[in-house]
Amino acid sequence: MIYEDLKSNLFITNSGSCCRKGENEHDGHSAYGSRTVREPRVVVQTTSEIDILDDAYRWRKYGQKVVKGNPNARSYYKCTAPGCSVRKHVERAATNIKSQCTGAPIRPAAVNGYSSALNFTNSLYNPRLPATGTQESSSLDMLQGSGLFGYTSLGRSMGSYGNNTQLSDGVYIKAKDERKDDSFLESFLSKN
DNA sequence: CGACTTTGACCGGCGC
DNA sequence: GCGCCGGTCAAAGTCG
Repeated sequence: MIYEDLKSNLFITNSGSCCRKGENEHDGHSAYGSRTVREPRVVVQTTSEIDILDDAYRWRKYGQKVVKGNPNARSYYKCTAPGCSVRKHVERAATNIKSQCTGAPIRPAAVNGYSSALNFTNSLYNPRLPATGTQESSSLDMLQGSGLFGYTSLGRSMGSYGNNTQLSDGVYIKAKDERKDDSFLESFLSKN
């Protein structure tokens, strides 16, 4: 059961990762020399077997990298939905080498910019956007029904952001300790 | 043929 | 200044 796997093995990190300071690189598209982007983005760490679950968005893989501390490659995805510039990183938890793929349903609308991030708890699994075709949107219902992430408490959990705040059933919200994320998280907290 | 994945190269940031 | 590292680009390949 995929959903059981998710329930027990899924990690989500909300991270504005790396680099770019100041300039607003909307859509992250840029010429050489300014590739790194600092935007709120989703980082998913999981041990489950499916890399991209149905989240009603289409994700295009634009890179893969082996990072230190994790023998498993991290994959980089962009949302390909119209007007959606969200990116997410998906990595297998280092503790589960056997899984070839990882997965987590992330809703770009929920993280598409800081202001939108404030809606994180509300929109993360709510909207039924046009399905991505072959994938089964029913998974969303199941995830919602299972209360997988305990969204009502997500804001608080992120606000408290001890790294690896455990919500329930092995679900973690990790905040990468990056200085500028603090403001993000704090603003997140203050509005929740 | 369009959308997607793979993969090597490139870049900026950071620590030493 | 240099090297390492993470993140991204883009060409080539794959698939439906």
